[in-house]
Amino acid sequence: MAKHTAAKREALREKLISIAEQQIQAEGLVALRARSLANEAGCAVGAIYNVFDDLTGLVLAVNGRTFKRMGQGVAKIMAEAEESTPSDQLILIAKAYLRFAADNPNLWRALFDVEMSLEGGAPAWYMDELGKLFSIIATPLSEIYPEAPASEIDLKTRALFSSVHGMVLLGLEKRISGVPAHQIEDMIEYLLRNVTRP
Amino acid sequence: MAKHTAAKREALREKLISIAEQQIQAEGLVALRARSLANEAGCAVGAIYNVFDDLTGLVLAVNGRTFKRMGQGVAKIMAEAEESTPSDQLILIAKAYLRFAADNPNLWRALFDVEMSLEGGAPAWYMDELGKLFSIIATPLSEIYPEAPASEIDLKTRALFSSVHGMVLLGLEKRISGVPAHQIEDMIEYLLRNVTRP
DNA sequence: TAAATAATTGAACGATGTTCAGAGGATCAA
DNA sequence: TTGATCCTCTGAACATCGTTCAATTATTTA
Repeated sequence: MAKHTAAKREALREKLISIAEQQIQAEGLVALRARSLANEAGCAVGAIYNVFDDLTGLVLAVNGRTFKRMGQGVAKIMAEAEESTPSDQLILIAKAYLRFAADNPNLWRALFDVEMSLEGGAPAWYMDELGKLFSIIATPLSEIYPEAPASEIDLKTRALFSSVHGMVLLGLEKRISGVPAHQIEDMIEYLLRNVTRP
Repeated sequence: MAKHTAAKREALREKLISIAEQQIQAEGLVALRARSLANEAGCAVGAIYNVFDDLTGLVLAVNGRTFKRMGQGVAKIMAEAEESTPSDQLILIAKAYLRFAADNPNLWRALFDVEMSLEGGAPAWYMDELGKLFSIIATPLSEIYPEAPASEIDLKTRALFSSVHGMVLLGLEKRISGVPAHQIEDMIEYLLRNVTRP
């Protein structure tokens, strides 16, 4: 059994990710504490740093799971909406994004709130996941603008994603301009319906 | 001179706000430190808490200045654009918002990043300033939709503001999907031109 | 089994925001 | 002016934070 340590290492890693995930979901990213993590995981604080570079690394691992779940949710919606018009598809994607954010507010916020101050910027798989999301949006957009070059589709994709993100972000933000979820849906519907209108 | 202490108090208050403003502008909200603040202001750390409840209170004061400057910038643009079409007005407002955010990235981010965890939510003047911004947007929107009830104008206003905010936010975010400023302008133009098209 | 390698521990370190008893200055009635 | 009263200022102290690291314990390898 030459892999005992590696297996234990992986087990601790997964355990820490799950605990951190629960904690972020329940109390938000700012409530994540190294000591309470170690406590719940049944290890010493130092053990965390044998598995992750720092707490940011742990949060990034949690975000990886979150991204995956979100991608699945959006992809599922798209699979069900193959027959819809491109415009309706865009609206369904956006509403799926809203639903995920509304159902997992703290985990969703952690996707964007994590400190990635290191010179490298976001890790590669971060950009990959974002790229997947973008390409899901780009597909119906290409149908709406069949003659547009790729660069233009890319610009419109970014515009629409960022817009929906903004509506979800501020719409869910209770302290600033929070509104009921159905109103956010109406806002999404209004915006996308009119932008993509022929 | 019965007002000596009150004047000194006010002077320290303004001094701290200015230093904090510089610090946030230069290094970002996260770089704000009580001890370095006291050092630069020539007072003890404790003196800060005689003038502000906590550092969040100080940041809110800085944000007050930022909000005012931003409002002036947007209002000025609107004054120059009285003859433009409502659609052009909306685009000009959005571009003014983008310009301010691009010129003052750290101060602009502080408007939204400040922790307002207290039960009360955002202070009243916060909502007031946001309301002013909203009403500037609502004016051309009411021209575009002359028959729409106020509630619908309000919803569209929120939708457009949030959308532009999202494009500016993610567009300026170097680490995630940062793009050149002129591309953000193109995104704004695309979105608003098409949404408001008759 | 012995040596080498790796993981685990938890006290210690250097920051952080915030507090508070004591010191000092301002204010005002007498 | 003087004394009493208030308020402010000071900076060491406190609680907490993420992170480190020498020492200990466990595992792997020869």
